Amino acid sequence: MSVYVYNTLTQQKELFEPWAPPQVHMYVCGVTVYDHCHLGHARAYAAFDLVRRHLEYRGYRVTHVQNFTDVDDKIIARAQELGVAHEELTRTYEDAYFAAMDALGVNRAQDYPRATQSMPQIIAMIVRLLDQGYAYEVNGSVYFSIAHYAPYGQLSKRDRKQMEAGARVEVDTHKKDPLDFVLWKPQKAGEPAWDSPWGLGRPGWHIECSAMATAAFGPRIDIHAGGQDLIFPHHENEIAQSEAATGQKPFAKYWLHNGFVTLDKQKMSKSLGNVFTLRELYQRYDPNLLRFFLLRVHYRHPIHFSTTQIEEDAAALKRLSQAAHEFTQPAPEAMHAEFQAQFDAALDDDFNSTEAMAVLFNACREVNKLKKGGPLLSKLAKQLGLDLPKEESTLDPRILELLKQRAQARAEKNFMESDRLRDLLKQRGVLAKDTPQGQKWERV
RNA sequence: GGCGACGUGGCCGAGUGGUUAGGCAGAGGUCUGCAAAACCUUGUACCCCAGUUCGAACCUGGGCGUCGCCUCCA
Repeated sequence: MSVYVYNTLTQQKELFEPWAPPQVHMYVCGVTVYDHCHLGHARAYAAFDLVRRHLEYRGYRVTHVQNFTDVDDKIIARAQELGVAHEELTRTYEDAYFAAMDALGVNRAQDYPRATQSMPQIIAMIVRLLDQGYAYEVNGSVYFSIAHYAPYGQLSKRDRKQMEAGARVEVDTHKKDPLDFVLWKPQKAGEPAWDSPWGLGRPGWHIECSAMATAAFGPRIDIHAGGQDLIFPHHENEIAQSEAATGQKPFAKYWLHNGFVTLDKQKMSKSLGNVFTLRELYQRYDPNLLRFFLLRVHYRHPIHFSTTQIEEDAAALKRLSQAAHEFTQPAPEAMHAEFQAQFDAALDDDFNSTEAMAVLFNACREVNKLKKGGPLLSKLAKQLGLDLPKEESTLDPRILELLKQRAQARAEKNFMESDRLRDLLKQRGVLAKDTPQGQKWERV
């Protein structure tokens, strides 16, 4: 009944105990809206969608807030390149984000704060950091001084000295320490800018999440989530800023990080150029199938993209769907309870969707044996946010006529004719199957 | 170099100190006019070397290999 979550901060699974149950405050780092989402984004948001679904299933009231980073170097560069206003560019990709994630079955967050709409909170936090001596200003830039924040490195388990030893040459000579990071950047010609006590400029990347998360939830949140690539420096910096500014810790009680999608063993990322956008993938694969593909692997482990794997998954998903719709009577109560309990236990254990799917397939075998229990399969799948789609009953009337003729031929034991019709149907994408319950069909 | 993750049967992929993961593919069988689907049976897996242990693929140490972060990145 208790949920255990792996916490990056402590590097172990912990009993999940939010600050004020049943309320759960969950902040998920969102996308920078300058391009279409790819499979890696889908992985992250499908994973944390499952986290949220399961916590809600367990009776928690989850408030999910997820930001859009809508001002940064890439956005500005892209907008200039395309000759459009940055607001127009970000709006386009926000819409694209929602379209892609809605299709994947990712539930929408309660709120999507944007950096450009959070300037007062961002500036207020920077002012606080300056007042308290955690930050310093140089020529319109404000930097966070990690020398003043002792626990720096707690999340990523980095030692400051080693980082400094390995640090690359810093071009920014205004910094007192190469590891200091920028809170506020002065405007360069042609860039969007906001007024601040340090002149026109815009916020650094890390500060926006700290400001928006604390604006939404106060100084201490329950869950903070994002990709493993955000552990350092982004989340490390968020912790430093937030705890320094609010004086309260921990900023987040549980830090959750998803693993990457890889392609040919390499991380799928824009900078490597080896990404598949969801837009492309949806033309070839049902988003529901892609969700299945993504949840097949535990969220913290890497998932290797391959089309052959997705096609194998399609076969597996079809098997579940067929059983779910073939045997519409409910499962015996004891069986239902048994599988449900195993399924829930799998998800309680750090959202182990892989294990949960194993339970689902075991249940499927039982359903096929007993010839009842289809609703159980649909119910468990739904808990993962998956549909077990039924073949559409809308068939071309001419195809229906052929099926009818074939059934007739079989009844008359005219097998030459029935086989001919089966071939004909196959050419038209319909597989005729003879079962003890009569002729059935499916699309191929 | 620092930190982190991983190395499981043909492929993918969970997990556990001694008992079946699961999926896909394969083989045999039941059913069927033949197929298909489904079901049953089947594979005796855990990178290498030491150590702890009555017992290790699972714990410890070492090695080899792969990947990620250390710069923007889900």
